[in-house]
Amino acid sequence: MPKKRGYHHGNLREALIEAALKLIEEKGPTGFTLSEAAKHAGVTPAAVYRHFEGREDLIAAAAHQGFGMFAELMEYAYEKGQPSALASFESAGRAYLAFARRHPGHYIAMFESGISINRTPELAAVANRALSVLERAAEELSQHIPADKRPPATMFSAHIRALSHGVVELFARGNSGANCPFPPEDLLETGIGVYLRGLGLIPADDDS
Amino acid sequence: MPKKRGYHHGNLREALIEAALKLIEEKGPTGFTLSEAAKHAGVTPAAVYRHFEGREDLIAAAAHQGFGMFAELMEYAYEKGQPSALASFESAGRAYLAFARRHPGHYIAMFESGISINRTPELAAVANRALSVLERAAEELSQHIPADKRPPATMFSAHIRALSHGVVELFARGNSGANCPFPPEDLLETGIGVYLRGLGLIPADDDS
DNA sequence: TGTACATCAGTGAACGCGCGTTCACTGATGTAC
DNA sequence: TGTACATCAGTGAACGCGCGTTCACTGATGTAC
Repeated sequence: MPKKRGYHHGNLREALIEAALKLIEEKGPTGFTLSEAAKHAGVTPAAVYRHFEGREDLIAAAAHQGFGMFAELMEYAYEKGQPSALASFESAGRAYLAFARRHPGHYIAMFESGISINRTPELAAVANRALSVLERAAEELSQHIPADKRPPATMFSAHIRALSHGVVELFARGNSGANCPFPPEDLLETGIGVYLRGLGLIPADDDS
Repeated sequence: MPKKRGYHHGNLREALIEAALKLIEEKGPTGFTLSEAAKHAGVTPAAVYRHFEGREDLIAAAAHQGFGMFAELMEYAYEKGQPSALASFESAGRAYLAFARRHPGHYIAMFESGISINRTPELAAVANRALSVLERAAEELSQHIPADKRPPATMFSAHIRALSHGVVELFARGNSGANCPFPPEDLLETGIGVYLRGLGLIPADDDS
């Protein structure tokens, strides 16, 4: 508790974001309502308007926070892999899924809530910061591919993003039923592995 | 017009599904309401209950129809590629994206509306029929991989599904902003290409 | 061909509900003297 | 240390709205004779 609580909540803004995340996580972006978030924070719906412009603004704030965390996680993962371009890239890919798994509410707010990434310049900036890590790693990695058969770095960063997102949506959520017998982490790991082998960045007989 | 229209609509069930699809396509699964769908079909909300149990049932019907079409498309694509396992597989992958692009309402109802694939046995059956095409193609294709380094067919069918779904969600929708400079078709095509190369199913210097 | 009747797809009024948002207000907090 | 006062985070009542769903009904359709 950073501040005391009483008639004045003390930390309502954070509490509301937390409540929103919990609701989103439990019931999907559809299940989230301003009123219910207020109730979870122990506060009248009207109080929300002291801190946010409205319902959408609250979701955007959650997404903003999520992108911030995401960016840091990605950057950390990238650094951890350095100076090896390959290790950085793989590490970033793994971090993507790890984030989605650890912070499903944030992930949904960021990518499935319907709010635009370009809603505000600040949101766009932090989102870009997060996604550009993967781009940078791809860029670096693509230096190791012979120039004549090298695909644009944006393209294969896009491939990895798509694969990661697809794994998250289809296999890392409970709703799908027992659709797939593999843990999503393995699925992504092997998928990226095959992909990098296809680019000639991993020797074909390397088993790791 | 298969039947006449008047006091009795004649084809309300279909009209409601169509209205639902249009609304879903335009405003996302959240934006869809039973009442609005009824209005689009030129009918009182109460009339919906002659044909569906309720809101969810209507969405499920749309998804059901979608899976039927999807299954046929996938099967057709598969056949078209035969007897080459590789051609069948690639064709099915392409069909996946083509379906999502051509029938966004159906796609959303099927994969993003929150209704469970196991809602009814019939829905599960048709969904399974659609998805098993890719599985079968993967199975067949995996015969061409040396047994000792062959990944389970379910796994690489899952990879392709994830990649396809990710491309659809991230890059084949308007909402993302100008996030990616490549047409989604190219993105998926090249992605699958690299992946298959990684499996050793396409020679490394094949440019196609 | 015409009449009587069963069927059933649609109406329209009504319901209770929770939503997002507004407003004048109140009472806790922090500061100046 | 104590009092007066400005600030402002929260209240709670109210609003209009569209929602999903129900119900008794009505009127078009198709069939039997």
